[in-house]
Amino acid sequence: MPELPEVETVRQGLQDKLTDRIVTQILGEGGRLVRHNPQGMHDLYAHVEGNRIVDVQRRGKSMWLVLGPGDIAFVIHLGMSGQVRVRTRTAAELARHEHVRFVLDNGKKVSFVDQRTFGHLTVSPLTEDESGRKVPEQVLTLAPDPLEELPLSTWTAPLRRTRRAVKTALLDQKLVSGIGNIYADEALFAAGVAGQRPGVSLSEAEAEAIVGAARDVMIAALHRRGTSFDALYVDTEGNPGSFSSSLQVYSRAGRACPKCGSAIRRIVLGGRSHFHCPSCQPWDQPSVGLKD
DNA sequence: CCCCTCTCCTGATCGC
DNA sequence: TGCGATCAGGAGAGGG
Repeated sequence: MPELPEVETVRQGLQDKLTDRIVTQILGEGGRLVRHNPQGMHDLYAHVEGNRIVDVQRRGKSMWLVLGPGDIAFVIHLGMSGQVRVRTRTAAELARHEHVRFVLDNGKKVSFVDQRTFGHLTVSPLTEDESGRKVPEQVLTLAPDPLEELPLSTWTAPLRRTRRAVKTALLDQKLVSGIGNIYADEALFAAGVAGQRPGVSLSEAEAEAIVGAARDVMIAALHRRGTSFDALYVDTEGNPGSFSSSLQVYSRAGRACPKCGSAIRRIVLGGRSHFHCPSCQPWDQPSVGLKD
């Protein structure tokens, strides 16, 4: 599933293949992928067609093409199953689940493919965030991601302020961006912290361990070009990532914990699967009736 | 403001 | 073999 390492893998492919190219033609109606544009596909045609791609940037799980002369961004969010494929040979007709295609001035085609259509494509003006970085307006709601070079307190402070389970808080893109269900569980396991712990119960050292572990595991996953469980996540050339074989707990219920050998357990937390080692990530469940 | 639940969508998988 | 039910999950909407 596309979380930060998978999105960054795609971003690097796009930066390599799209920078300095001009979008000469757009094919397709966009379907649900363009639902957030006030004027639907019209926005895309007006702002993208005929324009040069100056750069490709990312924050968290959102990435964007900076369009010349530099004040408009084409934002890409892959959702659950989005893919961006860059190819030379394509059929005239859009493939199944291919919703939009850009034709570039060098003849290459950029396909936006999304089976479940949880992703979206949006045109958004670039504006300055708190730190002075130019980001699309819609990205202003995202917290920085752990690969940005900022003080750890950028992420530990909000995590330690919420009463929600830290696992759930890690998935909140307004607190820390880029982390999804896989890397949240992997980071909590690496840090040895139970996901059920309320954010406010964490010490600064524990919160720093979690954020540091999230950064480490996402960098390791990036080196392996991401995690692919099925054909839903592939890079711009259609190749899967290989990090799934390095996962320690995610999707491994019943298997042995790599640290202690206990059986890994799956519970539901905040409506999502949470995989963890009950002995390496101990949690004293509060007695009923004693909260507050 | 905070936090929880529901919802969107498709395809894989499971039980009968 | 087939069919319906269930599950997966990013993120916004709506409600308490």
